[in-house]
Amino acid sequence: MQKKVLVAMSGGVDSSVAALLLKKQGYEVAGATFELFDGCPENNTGDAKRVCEQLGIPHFVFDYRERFSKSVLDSFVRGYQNGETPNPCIACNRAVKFGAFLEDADRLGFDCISTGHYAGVLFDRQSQRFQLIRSQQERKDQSYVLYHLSQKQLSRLLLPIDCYSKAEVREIAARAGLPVSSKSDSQDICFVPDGDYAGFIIRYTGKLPQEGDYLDDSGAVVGRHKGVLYYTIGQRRGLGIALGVKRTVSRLDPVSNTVTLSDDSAVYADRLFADDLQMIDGTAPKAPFSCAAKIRYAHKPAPATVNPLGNGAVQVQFAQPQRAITKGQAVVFYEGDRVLGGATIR
RNA sequence: UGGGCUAUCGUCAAGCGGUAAGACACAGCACUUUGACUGCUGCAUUCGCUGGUUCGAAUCCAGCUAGCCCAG
Repeated sequence: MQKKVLVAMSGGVDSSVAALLLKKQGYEVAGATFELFDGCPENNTGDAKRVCEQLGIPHFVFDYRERFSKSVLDSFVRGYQNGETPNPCIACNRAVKFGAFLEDADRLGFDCISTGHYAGVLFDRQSQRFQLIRSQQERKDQSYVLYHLSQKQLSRLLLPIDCYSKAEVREIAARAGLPVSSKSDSQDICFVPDGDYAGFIIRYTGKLPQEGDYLDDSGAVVGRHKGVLYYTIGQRRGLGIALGVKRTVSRLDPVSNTVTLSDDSAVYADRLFADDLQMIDGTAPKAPFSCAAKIRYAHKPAPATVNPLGNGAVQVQFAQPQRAITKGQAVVFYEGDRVLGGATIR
């Protein structure tokens, strides 16, 4: 009997090709597109629908607005207001793609789900565990945003595009005549298509940001900032202040409503604390372990030791100082090409 | 009100008679399934104003205007 797969289709090239490949591989495939927020770009749903028509597979639209709002938008906004820099894509993956969507796929009788992520899933016979593997396409690797996947989720997940490069994926789409083959793959936060996330937060909360003081290392006031939510640790551009030398945001304090500007060297640290630890193999580590840790999406994993502190908290000690460790971002642990797990930086 | 000093891009700032450095800020693009980082490009036909000297002035001279300092 054919396995039934429901593909999360954003209307982009990657997920479209995922559906195409699975169909070629003999699965019984259907596509699903999510409605995540009001004013969702209609053309994405339309594109996904057209691709499904062309592939001759059913297409569903799921309304996840409430879930998205509660689990992604709220925490995104709250994070920024607290001087943190959340990663909404990870929150969305956890709550929507591998949460609500997987449940709905279950309910509809699908055996598996699939997405257009560049990463790999393997089953290791020896440990009887599923493994999450870094993409073979190093430049496109998205395993970072999947570190939270559980054994159960991995057991149901198919990631068919990982053996192809982006160029090959586009070529496959073009050869199949998919209408999305040349769609741009650069995206900002999906719910902030113009990139103005601060403007989004203002609209969402209905509150204007509070201007405040820029401080130097000694705590002296050197200027005015537009509001803490406009800044993130390590930021150098867009500060709107001319001090004669380039300055870097080194501290955000939402309580005193101050932003501290320092020399770039001040923003390097060799240690971080994180919580909400998620391990791919599903077991909580009891002893410290070595790994390569990645502190943001585009960070090169750096050698580190992870010390479990209990209750899902960890301390990560790097061999070398890392630039701009930022609260709200995820730290993800790798051993070679394998993702061990990750946590949220505090 | 006398005396002195200073006026060059949004900010700081080179320039000292030969046809406007640089830094910071800013903008655009690239990169990117988060924010950042990073890279590239752009950014004073004009030097407070008005005249004068000169082949030629931001650079010299005069007047005016503004700011600062000292004296009162």
